[in-house]
Amino acid sequence: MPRTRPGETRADVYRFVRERLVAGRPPTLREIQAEFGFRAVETAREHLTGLVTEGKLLHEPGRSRGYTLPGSASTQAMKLVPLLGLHERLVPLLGRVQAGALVTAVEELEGWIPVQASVARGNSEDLFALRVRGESMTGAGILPGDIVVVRRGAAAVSGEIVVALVDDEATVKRLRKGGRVPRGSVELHPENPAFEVIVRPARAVTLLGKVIEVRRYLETTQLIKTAE
Amino acid sequence: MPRTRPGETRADVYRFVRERLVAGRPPTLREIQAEFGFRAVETAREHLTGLVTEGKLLHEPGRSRGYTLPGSASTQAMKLVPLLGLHERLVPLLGRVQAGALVTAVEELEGWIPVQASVARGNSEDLFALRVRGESMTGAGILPGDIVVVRRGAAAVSGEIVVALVDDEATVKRLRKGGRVPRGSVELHPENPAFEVIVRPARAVTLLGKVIEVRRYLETTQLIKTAE
DNA sequence: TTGTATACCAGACATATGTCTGGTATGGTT
DNA sequence: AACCATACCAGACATATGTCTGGTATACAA
Repeated sequence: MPRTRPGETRADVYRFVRERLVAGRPPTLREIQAEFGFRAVETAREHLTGLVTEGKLLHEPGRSRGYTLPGSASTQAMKLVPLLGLHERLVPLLGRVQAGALVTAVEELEGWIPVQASVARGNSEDLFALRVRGESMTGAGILPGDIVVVRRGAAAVSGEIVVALVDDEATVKRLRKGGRVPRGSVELHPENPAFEVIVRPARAVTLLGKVIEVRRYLETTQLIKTAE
Repeated sequence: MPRTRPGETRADVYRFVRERLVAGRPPTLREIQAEFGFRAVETAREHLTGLVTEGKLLHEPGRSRGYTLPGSASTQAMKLVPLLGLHERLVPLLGRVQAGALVTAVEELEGWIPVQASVARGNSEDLFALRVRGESMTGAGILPGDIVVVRRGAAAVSGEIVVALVDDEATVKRLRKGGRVPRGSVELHPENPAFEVIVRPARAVTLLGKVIEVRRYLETTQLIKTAE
């Protein structure tokens, strides 16, 4: 009978396998065997099948390293939203936003910013980040160098802070429309008396999205470079 | 010669492999072959070896699914905190900071904030987050409701923004010491003309740490409750 | 005591998977 | 034209890896 108590080793095996899976390197049966000093591969396999019946793992028979975490991206061939943490999504930090072709501007990728998953709810492909230039929004606590996370194409309400494309240039401003603003035009208000309100016909302004998060790093940090 | 241009297919292969690796499910050569419709396994392998020589992938010869991303956790048997992503650490958001006993104040836990791992370099246990109250730092772009991430006990240099304990109350201010400031005392400067500079003997002020990140959520977000 | 489920062991086996040898076709360069 | 590097193809091969059969020992329950 068991040299160890029922379930004891199993829990350790589970921890080990999960750790490896999260780290992106699924273990083989023989790796598990070696890790725990089993003299037989079968022991490792029995633990895994046990974990499968407990619902803690999924199994794709016959495939190498075929045990995965249920519900994780590895289960399905989910193309998007690769398994990062449970709590994070990466959104691209775009260095420069060009006229119209925001999609193609991805080539100007500076890096990736981790955003809380609950913030990125829904389609995280609709998010991107921008580094703020200029001091036009200091009154709203948005300083040069800050990073704003933007939900693309979000229906912006008057009074919200948006990223807008005006004269082929992306700018962060507070949107005003409707109300006192003449029909058919929009106003983009800076939060700094040294700057002037931009008034344009609505169709001369492309709203790229609205700012949902502002972030500032006071120490130099390393950008995340890879992680499509 | 190539049916496609040099490097074209290769870039796609790289994207695919990286996607799979990040998703925690390393592909086999034959899976890559199938994905791209290669008639020969060798084609897939050549692309991968090419990517290895380009430094974009690492390879462990002989092992199944033995291609990994350089520098990622999967390379080493890094003991990552399970269920966290490669890029994030969770730091506690403390609701209230009490005199002296910051450690015990963890009971006042509001939730957890994901912080970029490179920011939390070193011991991430030295980090905590606070929600800012009051408008004393609006000039530095820190508004009420903002969340500041603090490195505890960090040696703060004059001019940096710190969290200090004064009269049993935690406050966020810009630190001034040395220079014109009399020896043995420190000044805590607000960044708002409506507030006054706090001047105290150095030993009446406990520096809890320095602010390394400022964050603001413009939409309501759900706090992370458990940090597993 | 008897039985049963669990943990472990030993070895064989089939298939999944990486690796090798050798060859063809085409864009670009000299 | 001759040459070269790249992309691709075909098939064989060796190893890595999951699976199966059969067996032993111990805790726990009936």
